[in-house]
Amino acid sequence: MTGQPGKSDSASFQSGELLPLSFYAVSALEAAPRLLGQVLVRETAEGTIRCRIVETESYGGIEDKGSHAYGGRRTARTEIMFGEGGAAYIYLIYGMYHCLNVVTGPPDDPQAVLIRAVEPLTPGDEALMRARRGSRARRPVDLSGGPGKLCRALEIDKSLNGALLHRSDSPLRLEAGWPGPGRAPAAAPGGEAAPPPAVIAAPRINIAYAAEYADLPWRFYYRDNPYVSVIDKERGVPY
DNA sequence: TTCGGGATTATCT
DNA sequence: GATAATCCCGAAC
Repeated sequence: MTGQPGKSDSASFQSGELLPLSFYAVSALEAAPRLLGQVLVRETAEGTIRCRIVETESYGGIEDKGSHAYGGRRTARTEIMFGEGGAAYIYLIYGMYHCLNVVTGPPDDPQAVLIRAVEPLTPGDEALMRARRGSRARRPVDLSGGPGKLCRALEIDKSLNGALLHRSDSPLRLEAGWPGPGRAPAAAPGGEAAPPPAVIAAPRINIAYAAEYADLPWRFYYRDNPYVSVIDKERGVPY
């Protein structure tokens, strides 16, 4: 473990396999950059949608003034964050949009990672997402670049709150991705895998109320990825 | 292309 | 009663 959580000693997993429960047994600050590149799987009536996570935000525990669990606030809404890592925490924001989070850490230590942007893996996945976004989804960022938008595209609402992301029978789960950009495994058999895209760390979005926690670089995204919601050219730094 | 304001309701004070 | 981990559309430049 180094001073830069998640940068070192991150385990690699077999592409396409479910991420094991142990993947979630770390702090949100460690998990947030590690979640980049992993694959979110959503089962809908129309079919299975797979998409790669390309932007995340860490909400780390009771001392983080940006977190719903700040000060240990344990309510019906935040209850799932107080459970074991591996569950989905989903809430309604501004009366009309849902946000998806991945709970991390041990029980009674409320931490979560907000999923802010995803990209479809295949044209088939994109078509299923586009069907829910309609004509609004002109550019990639309009399809699923933003926490509310990706929940719309993936038909995610509070009925999925508490879904266990490590279980194969869950309608919402997480599989190991593959390193490198693109929409297919980068390495040919016996070939060398492409290096993963560069990661940028930048301040989180729309949490001015979080005071001294508002400017911490706890948002992570792939540089140059067209699905990322906000490119921070001023404060974004290589991770 | 950028900017400003309205939408809409669960949640907490 | 006020607020919110946001999005969308129309107006203006």
